[in-house]
Amino acid sequence: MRSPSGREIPDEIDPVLEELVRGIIGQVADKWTMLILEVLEEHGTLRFTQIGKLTGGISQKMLTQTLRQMERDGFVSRKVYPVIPPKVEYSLTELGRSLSAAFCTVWEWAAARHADIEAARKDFEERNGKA
Amino acid sequence: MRSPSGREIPDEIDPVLEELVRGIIGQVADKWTMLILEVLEEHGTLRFTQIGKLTGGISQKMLTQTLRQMERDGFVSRKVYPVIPPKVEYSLTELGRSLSAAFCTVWEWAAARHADIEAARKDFEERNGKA
DNA sequence: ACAGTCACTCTCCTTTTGGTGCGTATAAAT
DNA sequence: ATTTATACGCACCAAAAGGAGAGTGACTGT
Repeated sequence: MRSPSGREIPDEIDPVLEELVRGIIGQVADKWTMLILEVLEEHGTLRFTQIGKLTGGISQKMLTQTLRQMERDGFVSRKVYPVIPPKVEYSLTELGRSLSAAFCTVWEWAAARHADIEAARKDFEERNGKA
Repeated sequence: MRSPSGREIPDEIDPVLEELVRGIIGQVADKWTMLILEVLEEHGTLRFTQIGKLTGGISQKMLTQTLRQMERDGFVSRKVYPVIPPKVEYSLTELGRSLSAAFCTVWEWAAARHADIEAARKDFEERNGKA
């Protein structure tokens, strides 16, 4: 992922790592994962239904699924209180917070360049939508 | 996307931009988009079938679709030579290259932290796979 | 005359994704 | 006694994603 000449980088990028990275990026890019990451960053510790409300429009199924995945990868920690009715608290781990920070770059890039993208889209539409 | 207290950020993150960013991240995170981005970064200008070979395992349908999308957003430029058999060259635009650069942060993060993630997964498996 | 090349497009078909709604346990509140 | 609240799990179903493979158009080399 460097220059067009492709000489200075060994090019042997360990396929296992590559696979993992792709998986992680794909997962984070997921609509719900990213939203939950944001919500937890902003609010700190939250319970299941609170996250659901704050992300807005997520089904319980997806909420459970996404949180489980994030827990599995060590991005969130899950604390269960043995009370009734059940109480479960979720919060970001240090790893989760660092992940969120890493993606800030992308957000910044997008904020800086979104005008260019929109312009490109209009352009494309004009050249291909009508011709 | 900052601190848990959520006070220092206006929190009014323009939903339109948010939507766009999500779309872009989602798209880039896409398996094929990311691969093609890498391939074009490494090799510079390439033709359709060359990209197909270098990405490995992509169907023509997906290749066309992904390239079109990237062209639409202004990440790649498409140059058609009116010859027969057809010849089409693809290369990254400046916007495309900057996008790739923005994602480098994420790659670096993943490279630095993937051990933690794998450890977390093993942990999770042990605690939940058997219990 | 005929096969080969290239950059596609189009039509199926299978797999994956994700939403809806229902069920559950149990204590506290009415 | 019945309702309410919470954090799920499960089964079912519709929609979307994506792969396989055939078709196309026009020239070039044999």
